[in-house]
Amino acid sequence: MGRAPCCDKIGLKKGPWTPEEDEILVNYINNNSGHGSWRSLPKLAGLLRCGKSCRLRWTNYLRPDIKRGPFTLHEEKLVIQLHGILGNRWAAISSQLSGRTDNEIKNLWNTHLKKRLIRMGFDPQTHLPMVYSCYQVGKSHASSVSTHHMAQWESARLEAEARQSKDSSFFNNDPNVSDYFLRIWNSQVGESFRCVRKPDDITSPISHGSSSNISDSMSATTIELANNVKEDLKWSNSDSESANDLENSSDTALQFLLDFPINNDMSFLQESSFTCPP
DNA sequence: AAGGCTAGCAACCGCCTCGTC
DNA sequence: AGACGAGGCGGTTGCTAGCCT
Repeated sequence: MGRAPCCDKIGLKKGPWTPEEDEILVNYINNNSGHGSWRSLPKLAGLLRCGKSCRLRWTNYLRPDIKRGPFTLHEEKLVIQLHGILGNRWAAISSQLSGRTDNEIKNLWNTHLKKRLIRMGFDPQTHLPMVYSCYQVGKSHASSVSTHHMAQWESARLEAEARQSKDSSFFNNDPNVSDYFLRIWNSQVGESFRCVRKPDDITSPISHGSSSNISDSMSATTIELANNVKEDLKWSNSDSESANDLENSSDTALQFLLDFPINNDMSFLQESSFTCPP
């Protein structure tokens, strides 16, 4: 038994939207102070489209607050940094780039940024040098990609907390807070991670048992993993014949992931300056 | 000029989560 | 508690424009 279709597809139009269809959709939403139920919208608006298609067209193209045009260097940098923390969670990433849709960012990543990282010798999933990334697969306690991102996220948070504690401004919501990471942590992106922790127990290990994919991917050792990412790297590098080189490149990757507010130099991502590691 | 190839992007598909009953 | 529907999300597909031979 197959899954029931989201809508009756008989007689519905597919493919690119025409300007007339766009106009009908925009007018309907404007005249009704919102889209209401997406499922019933096509019939009410007089469109031969399914509700999903209407929603997608609106959110990805017709919404008035959408920013068109090429991505700026700053936006590309932000996408890479956030991807390093969040992985392929495009919606969460797009929430940090005003006017950019998840679809747009996903396309940017798949067509540009992923290839650049690969050419630079970085694994686009883990953001670590390819050599280290391959090594991780073979390790007995190798974590899943999502767990790895969680570990990086947690590690970055802990480091940010440490930085903030020096200024005695722990976890404040001041928009002028100096630490860039904590601003993200206090934003919608951080919210998706905080939700898997007990809200009244900031310092406790990450809670278990939630039904979400995120929490499913988090083993009991996740927090330890997060606290020991650097030590883990050094441990793995100690087995390598080119330990020094590997350690340096791994530290560079970590620096890129964890200290991105400090190092604003994106020149290494420019097409002309690629140098693949041997 | 024409055909093939590739990159970029819009749109679709199916799964997942959440809210409601 | 579980079934169901709606919306959201990420992966994938397919069309098109531009480039190359």
